[in-house]
Amino acid sequence: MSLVHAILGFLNRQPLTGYELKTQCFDQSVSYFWPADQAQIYKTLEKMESEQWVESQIKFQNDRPNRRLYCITTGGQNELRRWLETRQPLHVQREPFLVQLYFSEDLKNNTIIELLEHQKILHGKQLHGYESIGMPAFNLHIVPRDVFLANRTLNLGKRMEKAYIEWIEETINMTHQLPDVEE
Amino acid sequence: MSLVHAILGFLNRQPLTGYELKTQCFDQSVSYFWPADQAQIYKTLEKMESEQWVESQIKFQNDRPNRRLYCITTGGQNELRRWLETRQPLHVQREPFLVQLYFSEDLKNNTIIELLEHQKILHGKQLHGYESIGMPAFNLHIVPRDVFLANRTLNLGKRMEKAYIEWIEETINMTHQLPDVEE
DNA sequence: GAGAGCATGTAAGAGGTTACATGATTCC
DNA sequence: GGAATCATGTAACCTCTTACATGCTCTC
Repeated sequence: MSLVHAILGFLNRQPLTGYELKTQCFDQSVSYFWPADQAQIYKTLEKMESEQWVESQIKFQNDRPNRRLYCITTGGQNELRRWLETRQPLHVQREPFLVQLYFSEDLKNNTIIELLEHQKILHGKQLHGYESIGMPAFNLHIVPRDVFLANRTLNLGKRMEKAYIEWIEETINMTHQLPDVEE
Repeated sequence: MSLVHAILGFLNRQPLTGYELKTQCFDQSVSYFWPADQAQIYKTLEKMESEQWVESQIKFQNDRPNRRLYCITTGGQNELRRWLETRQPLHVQREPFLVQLYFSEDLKNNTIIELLEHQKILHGKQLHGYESIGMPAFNLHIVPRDVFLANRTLNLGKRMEKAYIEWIEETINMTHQLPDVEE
């Protein structure tokens, strides 16, 4: 399960609380290929502690709620390493918009085009979001490994969005040429 | 929920049993953007019947198990139409391989490359599977709408796989040039 | 005074996966 | 004799989402 291993990956860099994992780790970096819900992070941390991959201690605070700080254990590091070296099978992807399009034969061309235009806007926003993440150009021979890898994951996100948008545009053009349904 | 609407889409063309939906509809056409599990199809059909979107009757057979044939109702047709005309939000996509890559900074270059090569094989097979689905060239002005739409969904699948594979190749090349971790 | 930030947690439910059970027939 | 096909269904389980609850502090 990737959530477990993403958490292990973050905790392998430094001890963190559930709150920090949510707001500073997941939401800021991996959310576009592995979004994580707050409730699930807390639940998963509990499960991971029972498996002894992490340990937690409470940091008391007077003016704010106490924090429960999680550290990775050696067991957790071994598990992370094992998983990182394991070949991943293809992940099942689902795309509701394609379900919609596939069954849209009775919709009018303009309705189909309007739905395609809407998807184009959404994917455009997504792409724009990726492009606004400042990733400076780097020299391959001196770039830190983690920066390189973060850059590569973001690059895939951008490519997929661009390919999707191109496909939408092509599909819109083709739909314009399609004989319409009768009223 | 797209499974419900995919089933409505199929039943809108003709009455079908759960078994036929699984083996002749989902597995043969939409599985690459909406795979459906047998157990879930049966569960969902039950739920859809309680919502009165479909009706079922049992067809008795002597030599084989009886069949429960489902028909779409007018309520089901209205729901399908409503959904088909509704703008879909972006669907959350998760990609375990990117989680893996993102945290692979301590792996040796060769290990990372080996994992990338494996993904390339998997995506190559996927692409090959799409390409082996015979979709003849068609004339936009006379093509049946359902054929056009099926063709377009498949086209997106191919594009995404091609873009993914290109990204893998580029990433492999770059990783070759990356200074390695120390042993 | 309202709302945002800090921080953890619970509860309920939706959706999907895996595995198993039945039992006749057909094919190798 | 063993496996595949036909056909439906149940049960347990996993993952993820949504909504809610607490209560203090700081800022506008």
